[in-house]
Amino acid sequence: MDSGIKEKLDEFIRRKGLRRTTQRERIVDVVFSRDEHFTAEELFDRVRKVDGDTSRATVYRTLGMLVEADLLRQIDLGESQITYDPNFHDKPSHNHLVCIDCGRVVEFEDGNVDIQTDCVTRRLGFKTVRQSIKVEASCEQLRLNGVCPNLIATRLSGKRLRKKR
Amino acid sequence: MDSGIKEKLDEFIRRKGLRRTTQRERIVDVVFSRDEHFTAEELFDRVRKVDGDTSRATVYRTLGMLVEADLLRQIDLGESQITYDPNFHDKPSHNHLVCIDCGRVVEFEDGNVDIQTDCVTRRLGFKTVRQSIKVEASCEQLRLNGVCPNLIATRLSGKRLRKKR
DNA sequence: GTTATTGCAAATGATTTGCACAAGG
DNA sequence: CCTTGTGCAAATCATTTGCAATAAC
Repeated sequence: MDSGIKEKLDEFIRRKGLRRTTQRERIVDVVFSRDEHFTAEELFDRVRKVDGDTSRATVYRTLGMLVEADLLRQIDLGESQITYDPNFHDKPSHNHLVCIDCGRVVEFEDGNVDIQTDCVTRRLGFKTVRQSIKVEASCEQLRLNGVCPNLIATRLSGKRLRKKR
Repeated sequence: MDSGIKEKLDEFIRRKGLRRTTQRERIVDVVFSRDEHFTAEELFDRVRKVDGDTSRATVYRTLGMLVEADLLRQIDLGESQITYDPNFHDKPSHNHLVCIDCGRVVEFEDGNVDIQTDCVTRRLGFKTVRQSIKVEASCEQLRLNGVCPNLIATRLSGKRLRKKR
């Protein structure tokens, strides 16, 4: 885990007068032990493997805390459960491409997209605070060769797959 | 209501072997009588004003049908209820800006943004099927003059406001 | 010692579903 | 008629909450 995360969290906890508990430490460790997206229930399962006692409620509450601290972001993948993305601390302005063939989620960063949307925003009289782009796309290799290579995807960070809403 | 909508719906109903019912007609009329975003429950209320009998279940089921027919799109405004946008038939590739000061939703279309994200998508080996951009932004007029003018917003189409998730 | 935090179970709230009856084609 | 659609109420499912017990600081 990036040490900057622990620092940012400690500062948040101090500033808000919160407490460092073993449950929170454990949940935070699990959350940032991988760069994959996850749902609350998936996280609960992972946490339970480390420690059989932590409750579902505490997992949900800790997720809320991490979102408030801006260490975790909720993203919309069109599913009924909320998806959490732990990679915004490392890549503060990345976006998501969802492959409609295999469901894979690819993260991408692009300064030009950022600039272009910011221009539109300014023209409308606003100041960008945050943006999220979801691109739903089909795999060209699959269409041409009948095989979904996942070549690019494995080189990049996002790699989730789940049922649609 | 744009007559193209009725046509597209009729063709969908024919193709799928569905039936034209009075409830569906009524719901569709209400859905496309305005260009505002809405939730299932809001639609249910509006439909009930026209006709006291139509059930909540039928409203939900008809919404599903309209989404499948691509006459209506679900959009993510970060709320617990699904928001529906009836304007994609007229503006097939528009996006949304949410004012964090007043919650107003402004729709915008921008060819350059579309081109730029499509470039990124191609570079990753995919073919864009659909994209959705949500820009959360603050009102500059409010910051500078202490007044949120809503000047631009009223000239444009999106105009919703609701509690956050 | 205070006050925040936890676990449990119950509550919530949006959406979906099973089923018997109604109504399109 | 035959099958799809409807209304109702119950079911589902993710998430939130009240509360008594527990643990930080």
